[in-house]
This record gives sequence, structure tokens and C-alpha cells, in this order.
Amino acid sequence: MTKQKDTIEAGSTGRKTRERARHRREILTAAERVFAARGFHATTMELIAREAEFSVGTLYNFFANKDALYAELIDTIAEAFLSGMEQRVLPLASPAEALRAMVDMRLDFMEQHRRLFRMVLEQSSGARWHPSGALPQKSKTIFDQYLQRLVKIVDRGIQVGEFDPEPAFYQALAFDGMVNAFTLYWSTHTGEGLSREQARDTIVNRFLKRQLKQKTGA
Amino acid sequence: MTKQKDTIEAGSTGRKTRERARHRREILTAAERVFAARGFHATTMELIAREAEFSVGTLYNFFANKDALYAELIDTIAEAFLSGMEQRVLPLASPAEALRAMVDMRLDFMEQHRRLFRMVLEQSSGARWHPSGALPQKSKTIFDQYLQRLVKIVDRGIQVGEFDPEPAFYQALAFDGMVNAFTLYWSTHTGEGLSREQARDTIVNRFLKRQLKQKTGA
Amino acid sequence: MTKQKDTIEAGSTGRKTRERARHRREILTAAERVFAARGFHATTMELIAREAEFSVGTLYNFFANKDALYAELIDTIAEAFLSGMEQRVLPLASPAEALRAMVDMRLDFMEQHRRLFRMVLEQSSGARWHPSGALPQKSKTIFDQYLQRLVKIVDRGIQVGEFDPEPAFYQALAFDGMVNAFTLYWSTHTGEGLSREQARDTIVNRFLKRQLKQKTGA
Amino acid sequence: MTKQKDTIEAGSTGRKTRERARHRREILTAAERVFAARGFHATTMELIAREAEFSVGTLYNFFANKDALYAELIDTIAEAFLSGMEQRVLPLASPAEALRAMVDMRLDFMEQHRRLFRMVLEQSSGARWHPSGALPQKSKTIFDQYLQRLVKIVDRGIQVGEFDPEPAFYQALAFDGMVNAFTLYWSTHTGEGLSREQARDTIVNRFLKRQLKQKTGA
DNA sequence: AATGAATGAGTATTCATTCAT
DNA sequence: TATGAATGAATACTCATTCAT
Repeated sequence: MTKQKDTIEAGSTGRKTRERARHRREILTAAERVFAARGFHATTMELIAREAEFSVGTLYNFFANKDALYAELIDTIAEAFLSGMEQRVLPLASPAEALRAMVDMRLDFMEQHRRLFRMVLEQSSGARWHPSGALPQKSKTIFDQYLQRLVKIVDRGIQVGEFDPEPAFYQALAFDGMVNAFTLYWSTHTGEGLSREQARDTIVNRFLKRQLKQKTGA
Repeated sequence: MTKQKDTIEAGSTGRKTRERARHRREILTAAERVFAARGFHATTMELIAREAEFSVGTLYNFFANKDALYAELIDTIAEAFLSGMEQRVLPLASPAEALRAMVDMRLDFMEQHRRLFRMVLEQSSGARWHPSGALPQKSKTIFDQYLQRLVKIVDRGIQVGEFDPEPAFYQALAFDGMVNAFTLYWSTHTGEGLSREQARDTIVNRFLKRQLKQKTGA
Repeated sequence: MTKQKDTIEAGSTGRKTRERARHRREILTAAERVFAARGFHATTMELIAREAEFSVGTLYNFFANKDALYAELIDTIAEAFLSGMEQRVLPLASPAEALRAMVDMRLDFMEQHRRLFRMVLEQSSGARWHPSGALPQKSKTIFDQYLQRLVKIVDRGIQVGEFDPEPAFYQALAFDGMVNAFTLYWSTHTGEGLSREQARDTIVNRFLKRQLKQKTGA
Repeated sequence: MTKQKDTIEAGSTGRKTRERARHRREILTAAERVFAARGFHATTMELIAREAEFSVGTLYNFFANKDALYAELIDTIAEAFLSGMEQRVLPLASPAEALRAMVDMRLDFMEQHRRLFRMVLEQSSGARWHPSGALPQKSKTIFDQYLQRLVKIVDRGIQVGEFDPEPAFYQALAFDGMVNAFTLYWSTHTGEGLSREQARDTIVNRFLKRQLKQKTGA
């Protein structure tokens, strides 16, 4: 219907298309700010629109409804998280190092997404009675994937003798719980004398066999 | 229910007073059921009233508003939790035993209050953007008290040489995180092959100096 | 829960109950005025509320939603119509007289309900794409009942030799159509020189065997 | 579709003009399909645009607004109806035959336009509270013209002694009402055992002087 | 001419809260 | 005290219309 199609067209993706994608992203980040600041229910489409400097109607041109917008937001972040894990954590050879990197990444993520991250946390750890049923779809799977990868790291740690030979899944869960605790505490008490290094050590040390002891024990 | 006035009324608190207290409790437990089943926002005063077999108006005779009702509910549970801790956990001489008891108590509590407990968890670990501002009042203090007592237990554990000599607060936080993880996972996957004993061991073992190692190291 | 039940109570129905019923009726008549003046879509709950001198919320205490309110309104009128038919039309011995009474009743009804009646007309004659699906429930059945009764009248007319021996259902449909035409025309051109008597005769005469002719033919 | 400018352009109206007219028609027929399927309110400009395979913007290049589009659609059909009447009905010498042809034409029309025709019916018989005021402009006049022509037919019928000497306008109105009734019933119950011939006879016979009676009377 | 993204006024509906009885 | 009818502010969502490209 427009005819100028067979023209260059190659990698261009079209200005329109690109602009649309950018607007979509703008809305999402605006939404993150508002959701983060006020939580799901207290966030109105009106507020998001204002923050994004678009009209309400436009929001609905991009997202079917508030739930969908929220779900996509969470999913986006969850995916970014998983991909970060893939890049920063999984490549590490030493399981202990991997866990350290994991803690770091989680804390970094928390700093970036602050309060919204809390929503993800609560989401992914299984809050059932969410607004309109269980909302974000991918993020659940993503939590599972995250957990499975933790399990693999722990498993490896057990095999190479770095970690205790207790059930890996339990240890993974424990690890996640600890990280959550620090992350949440941090997000609430913003730093307040809590040392990132100490936190990381406290967590990871919980999993190490105590070589020093063995040595001193000898 | 209203007419018998001219009776003795001698007893300590007076029937009236006692009855009022009972109604208050009835409303609270009804509210717990509804909140647990539907979450905060989806729970209407109307629903609570129906469940409690009172009228909405009566609810407002007992509680200033929905938030106050919710806060009191959470606080009540939080207090019960704290007092349970005082009885089942603190008296134990061995720090390790105390932590074990703590895990048990948390899991028991979770079984009693199921989903509502999740709300407490999320609450107490610091959710800021709750419905109308930061709601439960006491429960925050209570979370702090709970944490402080954990710190004391850990401190003692360090002193008697049962735990590693890392900062007690960090360890306490880590402990809480682990328990949360198992508790939440449990509440979501209801048991699902997760062994309470194994969970307890996984958690508490994270804090013990490894005697076995010392021994084998010898 | 209130105890004063076993008191007189007899036919009273309770002031509260009676008042509630009155309010319900007030809302319905207010709604009729607004619907009649503006049609279904252009009528807002806000407008009805204002007209009824209640708040919007109160409307929803009586009717589940706009559709339900509309449906009940139509149904109420439809029922009144049917019961009017039962009283004013069916008892008449002569089929021709019955039809005359029927025309009169329809015109009266139209005068009472004016434009809303148009909605009923369009409804009952089968408008399918109504706002939210097929709304009024009873009124459909009522249109059918109305038609069936017309059929019976015509049947009787045929048997007693007053009407032509053509299929009664067709004649009934034809009758209804004629009445509609006059009713609608009337409701639009408000009387405008159109004589009620002439209308009635024009309609009913369409069904009579022409005695005059027979006589003159003799 | 846009580039071939420098061509002869000689032809009577110019390709451009002709093309524009064609697009206009395409939009109108697309609109008819959608309006017919969903009614006025449930039909969005977006839907019409999609059905017509144009953009919303283009719709507005052809029609000032939704109402105008709708009005023109109705008017178009009304005009087609009137012109059909001119060709198929008015030329007939016998008034009774003309009425028969009229019934046939109406039923044919109904089959072509189905549900939309219902809208015309309701429109033309005078619905006042249409969407935004009284919409279709010509169609009203057209209804009047149609009625006037019916009056003339009836008048002639009276003069030649075929019809009863009752006021022609009343008879015309009655005729229209009957046809409507059958048409609507048909459009709802799609045929359902209703015979087109019987319908036609039932209607037209209502207007004939009963020759048979005269004969049998003799 | 054609496009379709952006707009924002308009509306149904919910629900915490009040208050007369 | 208990009741529950009345209130109305708050909010998600729709869709006709505009206008820059």
C-alpha cells in the first residue's frame, strides 16, 4: 500500500520503526521509575504517562493494559538479569568465584533498579496473589533458570571439593536467600555502614570448606 | 447480647470489655483469612465484614480504617512470633540448637499463617511502598528486635567457638535470608519433596565450624 | 444479630425495606427519563444519578451495572405492558374490539413512555446488536407472548367469521406492524393532525370482512 | 497508484477523480459490513479502516467524521432504495400490483443489506436520539418521499376502486408498518418457515376490496 | 493522498469511609 | 453499639480525531 518498499530497506529497519521502539523503551523506563516509587497499585496509567511525557492513550497504543505493561517491564529486567548472569557469572571457573560474582551482580542490579527490584524479588520468589492473577510470565521461568544455574555452580563446587557435600539445591536456595536478605536490607537501609565486601564474604564463606582450619588443624 | 446490663459486672474486666475484646479478635482472624486468600488490595472491608459476620460499620468501630486493621493484624502476628521466639528459642543454651529451633519455629509459623505470613515477610523485610505509606508500626520494631536477638545468639555462638568469628550482624542477616528462602519456597511449593530436616541442617550447618574437618584434618 | 425480630413484624415489611424499594423505583424512573431523552449510549450513569438525586455509587448498590439497570427498566415496562394487555385487551369478547383496545393501549403506552417505548419497540422487534449482547431477557419472551396472544385473538376472529381466513400468525404480525407504524409516527410527529380514531379504524378495518359489501352485494 | 501523472487524462472525469470515487465506494461498502456486523457504537473507525484496507487518516480524507460516514452510508442505501422503487414499483399500472412489487422489493433489499437495513428502518421511521443528534439527512426526506409515493399508489387504488376509500395516508402508513414487521421478523428469524408469498398476500390483501365476498354475497 | 502515532476527553465501575437510625 | 445505605473520589481503558511525515 506504500510502494516504496523495494528500495534500499536493507538494515535500515525504518526510522518509524526505530522511533516506535524508542518510545516503547521510554515508556518502560518511565514506568519503572513510577512503579518503583509507588508500587503496583498506587501507580496509575496517568502517572506513567506523565512521567513518560506521553498521553495515556499512547500508553495503550504500546501495551494492551496496565498488567501487560507491568509484566513486560518485569520480564525485561528479569531477562537482563539472566543475560548478565550468563556473562558475568557462568564463565568463571571457580565456583566460589562464581558465587562472589553472583553476589556482586545482584547488588549492582539492586542499585540500578532499586525498589523495582524488590518487586521482582517478591514476584519471582513466588507471590501468588498478584493483582490480576500471576502476571509476569517469563520472569517465573527465569527465576527457575536462575535457580538451576545456581544449583549447577554449587554442584561443581561440591565436586571440586570447594563446597560441602550437602544437597546442591538446598545450598542454592540458601545462597539465594542470603543474597536476598542483604539486597533487601541494603535497598532499605541504603548502605548504612553495611560493607559490600563483608556481605559478599559472609555469604560465600558460608559455603566454603574451611581450608585454614584444616591447615591449622594439622 | 445488649440488654443484660444490671448484672453483677464484678469480674475483673467486665463482660462488656471482654466481649468487645472477643469481637475484636474475631474480626482480626476473619481479616487474616481474607487477606491471606486475596492479598491486601483485593480484600475489601465488605468482604472482611461478611467473613466476620459483622457489618462494615462495626469494623470501623473497632479499627480506624483498613490500614489500621491490617497493621494491627500484622502486628498481632509479629508479636505472637516474637513471644514464641522468647519461649522456644531464646532459652536454649546451645547457639546452634537455638538456630535450629528458630528454623523450626519459622516453618511452623509459616504453616499456620501460610500466605499471610508471606505478607509479613515482605513487610518486615522492608517493603516501603505499602498500600498507604509504611503500614505496620510495631512489626518493624519487631523485625529489628528479632534481628537483634539473632545477633545475640550468633554472638554467643562465636564466643563459645561454635560459629565462625565473622561479624554477627552479617551472619544474623544471612541466617534470616536463608530461612526466608526456605519458608517462601515452602509456602509456594508446599513441601514438594523439600525435607524440613534437610532444610534445617543446610541452614544451620552454614554457621558451624566444621568439626569433622578439624577431626579429619587432625 | 439484631434480636428485635420476633416483634410485631407481620405485614410491615420494614420501613427500611420499603424505603429501599422506593429508592429503587426512583432510580428506575429517573433512568427512564434519561434513557428516553438520550438513548442508551449517550446516557451516563452520572446523568442518571444526577436525575435520580443519588450518587453514582448508590446506583451500583441497586444495580450491578448499566446494562442491568437498562435491562431491568425495559423488562419492567414490558411486564407492565403485558399485564395491561391481560386486563384491557384479552377479556374482550369480540376479536375486533380486542384489536381496537390493543391499538388504544399501545398508543396510551406510547404516550406514557414516549421515546423509551421506541427502544422497547426496536428491542422487541429483534435488534440483535445491542450494546452488550442481547440485553433485556424477559422482554424478548414478552414480545413472543404478546405475539402469541395476538395470534389467539386473530384465530378467534377467524373462527367467529369476523376476520379473513388467512394464516393467523401472518395477520398478527401484520397487525403489530401497523400499530408500530402509527405509534412510531406518532411519537415522532406528536399527533400532528393524525387522528387516533382514524388510526385505530384504519388498522382494525384491515382485518374485518366487509359486511357493508356483503350487504350491498346482496 | 500515485505516480502516473503525465498521462492523457482526457477521459470524461479523469482517472484521479474516478479513482477517488472508487475508494469512496470501497470505504462505504467496508463500513456497511462493519456497521452491519456490530452496530453503530461498536464500530470503530479503526475497524472500518482495516476492513477497507485503508488507514484511519484516509477515512478522514473522504468523510468529515464517523457520523458523516454513517449518514452517507445510510443515505446511499436510501437513495438506491428510492431509485429501485422508481424502476420496479411506480411503473406498474395496477395499484395492487404496485404494492406487491413494493413488498418484494423491500424483502429483496432486506436480503441484500440484512442488518444494516434494520438500522435504516429504525432510522427512517424516525429515531431521534441517534448517536450525535439526528444523523442521516437525506434519508429522512427519502422516507417522506417513499411515503408520499405510497400515498399516491393508494390514492390511485382508491380511485380505481381497488382499495377501500379510507384516508390514503393512513393506509400508506399501515402498509409500511406491515412490510416492516415482516421484514424485521424475517431478518431476525431468517426465513424460518415464513413464506414470502404468503407475507405478500397477507399484506396486500389487507387493502383489497373483497371481490370474493361480493360474489359469494350474490 | 495516504499513513498511523499521538492525543485526551469521556465513562463505567470500585470501594473506603461516613452517618442517620 | 451495630447497622448498611449513601457517598464520591479515584482509575483503567476506549476511540474519534488530528497532524507531521
